[in-house]
Amino acid sequence: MDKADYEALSARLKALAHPERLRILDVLRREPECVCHLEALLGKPQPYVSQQLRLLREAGVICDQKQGQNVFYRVCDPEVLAWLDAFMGPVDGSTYEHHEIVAACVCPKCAPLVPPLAA
Amino acid sequence: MDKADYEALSARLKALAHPERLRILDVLRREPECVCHLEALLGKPQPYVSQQLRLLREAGVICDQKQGQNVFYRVCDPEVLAWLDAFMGPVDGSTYEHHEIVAACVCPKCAPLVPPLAA
DNA sequence: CTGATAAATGCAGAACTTTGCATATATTTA
DNA sequence: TAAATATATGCAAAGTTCTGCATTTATCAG
Repeated sequence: MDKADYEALSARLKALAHPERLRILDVLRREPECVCHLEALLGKPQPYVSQQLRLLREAGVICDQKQGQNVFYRVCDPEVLAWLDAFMGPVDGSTYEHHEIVAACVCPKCAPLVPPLAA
Repeated sequence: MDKADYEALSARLKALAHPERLRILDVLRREPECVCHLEALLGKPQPYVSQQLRLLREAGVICDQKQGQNVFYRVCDPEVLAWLDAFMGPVDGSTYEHHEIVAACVCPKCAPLVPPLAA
């Protein structure tokens, strides 16, 4: 490791070292989510959420993919995925708050979860 | 993980997310060192080094142990030790710069390395 | 084309970190 | 006790990050 390596590493760690960003990553490491879900999850205004996402995107930690009206984000750095497991434990396939969060959402991902209107 | 967990995690990551502190930890994860060695290693003034050490100490990442005139620091959080391996790879027992650094040092650790004066 | 919705961007003030420097403390040696 | 050495602390200026808010862009549905 030379000076540049320590700097690159510290830059990536700085991107992670923030409570709301860790919370975002804890969701994104399970499955991709659109901004509207993260907004609901954090209970913060949309520009705030987009800003944290931008920072993570510019640090190369997450990637975005547009899908219709929505933008889906995922953790795209496999090394960071491994770090997140080390920080927070491996993902448990069990009780995931996702379904609560998105009950009211109509983005392509949620639509199938919402029961048909008057069935 | 609740809000407080994300905050505690981010506080510890903030302590690590700094190039000189990572460099210090990369040395300390191998073996304990006194401040004078770290000063020689970084080539930074002593108060600067002590300040980074204080920050790491207050974050609970390293511990100090006084030994005569010197203070030896080591990584005392086993979880952080594992993180450091994940960030920088496991320690290789091979060429370690320790011996170069301390050639001119007379602290208890180094004294045995220095050849007797006019043998 | 218009209006609605999803997301991104820009900016400014507050808060926090970083770093350099002067000084303090504590231990040892003479 | 005095001088020397190792380390810690306090403080202030410069730099960076954080957050809230106003605005912009892009896409989709009518």
